[in-house]
Amino acid sequence: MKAQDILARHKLQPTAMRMLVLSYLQKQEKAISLSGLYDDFENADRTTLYRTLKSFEENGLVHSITDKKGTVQYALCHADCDVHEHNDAHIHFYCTSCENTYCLPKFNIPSLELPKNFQKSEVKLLVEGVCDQCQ
Amino acid sequence: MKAQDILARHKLQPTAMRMLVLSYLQKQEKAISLSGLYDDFENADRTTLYRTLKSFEENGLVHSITDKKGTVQYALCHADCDVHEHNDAHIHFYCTSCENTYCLPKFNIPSLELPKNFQKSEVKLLVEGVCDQCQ
DNA sequence: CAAAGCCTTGCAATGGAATTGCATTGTTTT
DNA sequence: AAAACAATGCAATTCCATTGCAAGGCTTTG
Repeated sequence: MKAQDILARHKLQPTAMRMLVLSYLQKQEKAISLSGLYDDFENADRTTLYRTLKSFEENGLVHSITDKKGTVQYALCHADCDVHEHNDAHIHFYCTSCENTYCLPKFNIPSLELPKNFQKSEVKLLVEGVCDQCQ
Repeated sequence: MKAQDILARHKLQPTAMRMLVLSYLQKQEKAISLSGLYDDFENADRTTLYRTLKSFEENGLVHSITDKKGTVQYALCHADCDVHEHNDAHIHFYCTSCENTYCLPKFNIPSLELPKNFQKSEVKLLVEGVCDQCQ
């Protein structure tokens, strides 16, 4: 599917910036921080990138996870997420060696039991360790 | 067990500050941020509190989890954690209503499957939603 | 007991990232 | 074409984490 259609589906105007960021994200194997994105988009304004990611997240195009260092990492959603709910409850892996954060979309978070009267809306799971490349 | 003994067991000198912070943490039902701790210890220096929490964490006395807002929240470990490993892999719950972070020590994280050659050292799981009090 | 050394504390300063305000530009609606 | 709305760019701010360094305390050792 084309970037333009994806944006439309998520109710986002297909601006040049968004198209660029989206196709950039599609190429990524790992999650990326705002700063990382900024480094790769030298001509772009940091705030614009910030808001681009935020709007993507709000509209269910990307999800975020905070890595061990406290930096927010963004990645495209794999499942069909939308404005109202993120459905891609998969494991994230932070490698303490290369310091990258990976989505593991094929490894879903098992269903969780919660105490009575606790209502879950989202689950974020980060495994820390060493990735296959760094073994 | 007395604060002094707990500190000793974790190879931390039983200073006045540490005793105070430890007994404070023992009274908490929810996890607390550095700023929250600072608010409740008006006479204490922020850096000292920061380093107190850090040393507690390094020595396995407390663990931390980053909440939805990106603030690090600390709580006493329930299991026997030590310098080398945190063993209290339980669920944490962030209530989007009261904005508190709760440890759910009785709700363990299920065992996770990982891709081949990924080595896990720690797991942090944060469930977002609404807690029982806020329903 | 005294001297040396290490750990802890307090204060000041820095660093880094997230966030906001506002003016400008671009796009959509009427 | 005008009005309304959304996105962008720049500047500034805020918030939190982190570090450097000097001073104070405790521990160790002669």
